[in-house]
This record gives sequence, structure tokens and C-alpha cells, in this order.
Amino acid sequence: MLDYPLNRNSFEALYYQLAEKIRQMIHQQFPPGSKLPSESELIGRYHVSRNTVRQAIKLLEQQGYVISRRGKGTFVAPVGNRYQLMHLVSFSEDMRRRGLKADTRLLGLAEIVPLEKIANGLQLQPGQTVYEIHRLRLADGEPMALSTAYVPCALVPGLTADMVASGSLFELLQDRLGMRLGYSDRSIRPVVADASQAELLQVPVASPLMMVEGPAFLENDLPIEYVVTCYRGDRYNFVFHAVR
Amino acid sequence: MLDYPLNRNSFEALYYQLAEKIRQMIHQQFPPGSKLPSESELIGRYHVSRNTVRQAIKLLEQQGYVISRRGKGTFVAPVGNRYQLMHLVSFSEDMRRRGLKADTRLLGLAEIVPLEKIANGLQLQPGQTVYEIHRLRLADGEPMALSTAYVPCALVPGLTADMVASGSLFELLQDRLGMRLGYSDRSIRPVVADASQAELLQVPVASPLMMVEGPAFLENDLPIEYVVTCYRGDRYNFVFHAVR
DNA sequence: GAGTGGTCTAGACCACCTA
DNA sequence: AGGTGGTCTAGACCACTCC
Repeated sequence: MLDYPLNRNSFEALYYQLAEKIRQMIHQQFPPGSKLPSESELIGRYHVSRNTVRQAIKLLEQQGYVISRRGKGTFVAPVGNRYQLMHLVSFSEDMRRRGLKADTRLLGLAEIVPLEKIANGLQLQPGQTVYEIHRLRLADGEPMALSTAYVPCALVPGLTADMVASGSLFELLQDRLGMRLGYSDRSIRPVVADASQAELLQVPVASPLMMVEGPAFLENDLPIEYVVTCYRGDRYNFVFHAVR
Repeated sequence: MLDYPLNRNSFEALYYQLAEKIRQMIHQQFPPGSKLPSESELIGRYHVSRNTVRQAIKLLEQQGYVISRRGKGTFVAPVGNRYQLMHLVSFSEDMRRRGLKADTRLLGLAEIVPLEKIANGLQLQPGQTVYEIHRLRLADGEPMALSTAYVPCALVPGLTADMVASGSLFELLQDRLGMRLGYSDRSIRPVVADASQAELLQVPVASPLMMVEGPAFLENDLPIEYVVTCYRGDRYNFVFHAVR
């Protein structure tokens, strides 16, 4: 396969051309999970500076094609998982950005053996228990979302109702337990409200809800929580700005 | 207000500290839409290199706090619009990433005077008409989404069914009409299928759907289309990877 | 210790916008 | 013409991972 050099007179930026080349490489010879050429190799191969290589890789990372790991390398993202890159914010921070005041009502706290889907998401051994934290999230005093968080008991022994009743679970983990949040995989899909959800959220049964679900990880890749949150469709719009 | 210098011995990166400072500035003294200090001013004020300043601003841009415009400056994003930054992809590209084959069936093409919401989104003068392009989008031969696009007639005179029947509207605008797509504002919310949507998408009435809606703009900020797309909730999951 | 990506510097040229 | 952000270079030191 011929590998044409980058065109330095093109109206397309070098890093953009390079990103296209790497994307082609991925499609043609690098299966999901495989390691891409290192930055220094790409520098030598295409005769560009390191910053330009890093710009290209960053673009692909934002587009969900690759994942970079310090000390290890850059890897092709798992297929069917070609996600968009976003920033992780807590419910409280999310509401603050929308100009709303966040509030929480604890509906239940229990130690349970989780469903398989959640045990898998948290990479638990069979029989390991989790805290199930069931909360109603309010915005400006009105019900906004219903969230259930699952946290491995082994990681947060002695969790009490007091600790989760008032505020952000993220802040608890980060500020009081010294854990450093890393990243989260989330999926969003529409559902319709069942009777219990409808009553708690104060909407008619079968109203549209938006379900956001997935595990969160610490910086060292340890799964720390699995969250399932159902937002009221009439109050919560997920808004984004997409650039080409 | 005292303005402490950045801490060069902190475990937090300089660009991260600077981003926090700028975010504080935004909350305290810069209303939405106002112009932030220029890059060169931030360089002088905090004694860091331009790349570090740009890293900080890029982070805030990805988090939806600011918008940078070449030649003009960097501005505080409109509040209540504090979006997440994503990458704009066409339906075809989106399906390709998911490993599915995209297909399209044209359901209708008409020249109409649009509803007010759409006329506003496209910044039309009263009475200006749009092409209404109604299409069923298929993935691997199965109905996936129902989309209605509105394009100002003045911008694409003489649009025919042939031109939109087969493929991507984005590709038509970009490759055949030489327009350069810039960005898009999208909102996502859950809805339930009405009778006509249910039949076309081959799902039961009142099934959950995901409605994605909003205008798209050319590079020069000219509105080029307003799209309303309803995805089947059972087939389309919006997945993302969020980092801290 | 060698290799990786993460951060940072100090320059440079360019395209775009406003005046 | 002068100011803005967009791109690019050629170095440097660091933290992390693996052997």
C-alpha cells in the first residue's frame, strides 16, 4: 500500500489530514483494541512535529475512535462503542449549569446482591454485595430525575444514609474518601414511566423518560459505581453543540 | 479581588488551574455573550506560554463554557445553553461507526412555509419558504429513524427528489453544492410514538422514541437546515464516554 | 532503563475580523 | 494595519508502564 505524504499546501490542516490517514489505517489494518503506532513513530513517518501528531490523535479521541493511555500507548476503541467524548459532571453540577438549584431526597439505602448486568458493569466477583442508593433528584424543588446508584460495599465500607442523603455522590467519593474519579461510560435511551416512577416524578403513567445508565471508574480503572437515572422528558433536555 | 498566581508545584496541570481561574472569572464578572481576555492578555497575566492558555480555553470550550471565534475573540457561552461539545456526524457516518449499513427512503418533498419554531431556528424572514424533506432512515434494512429536514429554498434553489432520495443531505450540501458545514445545536428528548410514526418505524404505538432536533450552520454562521429526527428507542442507543 | 503519552515553552506564519 | 484565534515547529522535563 502506497502511503502518500501529507499535503502541506492543502487548505486542510496537517493534523486533520493526519487524522484521516490514521482513521484509514484503523479501518484497514488495526482491529479494535490493537495498539496504534506511537507518537514518535508517526512523527518520523509523516515528518511533522509532535504537537501536530497529538492534535490529530486528540481529534480521533474526541470522535471516539481511539483511547490514549499514558505509559502504554494509543489504542483503537472497541467497535460498537464508538462513542462521543464528553465531560463527566455530577447531577448537582449539571443543574447548576442550567441555572437550577439541585436537591436530593433519599428514598432507600440497602445492601444487596446486584443483578448480573450491574455486577458485570462493576466487575464484581460472584456474591459480592453493593449498596443500592435510591434517590429522587429535584431541580428548583420540582422532581427532575429518579436515580439508583450501585456502589461496591468493599470499596466504601460503612456507608450510611447520612453520607448520601444530602448531596453529590461524586463529591462524597472525591472529597471525603479521597478517590479520584476518572471516567464513565454512559448510554442514553428513551423509556416510558411505570406506575411507581410516575408517582415519584409526578408525571402521568407512560410519560416519556430519558434513561441514562452506565458504570463510572476511578483513575486507576477500578469500577466505583453503576448508575441508572431516569429524567423527566418534559423537564430535562440534553443539549449539545456539535462541530465539524 | 486578589488574583493569586498559578501554582507551578501543584499536582494539577497549569492549564487546568488556568481553566478554573477563567471559570471563576466567568461566574464573577463576565456575563453570557461577553468577550473574555484575549490569549495574549492571559499569557501576560499568568506568565504561561500560549499553548498552555490555549489548552485551558479548549478545555472550557469542550465543557461548553466558552466559544472561540477566529479573528474575533473568545466569548462566554449563552447560559441555559451550557452544552457539551461533540462532533457533527451524518446519519450515514453514525451508522457506519456502529457497524450498520445506512439506507434511506424518501417519504415526501414539499415547499412549505414552516412553523414558527423552525423559521426562527433558520432565521428566516416572514413568508420565506423551505423544502420539507421527509425521510425514513434504515440501518441494515430495518427502520431506524424518521427524519424531517427543513432547508431554506433560497439557499438551495431547485432541489429535486433525486438529490435527496438516496443519500446524505450533508454530503449533498458539502460535495455537490460546495457548502462548508460548520456546527449544529442539537437537543435530545424522549417522546412516545404516535400512530403514523409507529407504522413507519414498525413499532407499537406509544413506544419510546428519541427525538433529536436542532439547526445546523455553515462555517459563516448561516443557518442551512433544521432537522427533527425520531429514533427507535429499541434500536438506537446514544453512547458516550465521559472523562473528568 | 527504555518507551510511552502528558505537559510546557518560545518562538513562527497564517486567515480572519474590525476599523 | 493591528488584533484575534488557528496551525505548526523543535525542543524540554515529567509520570507512568513494562521489562
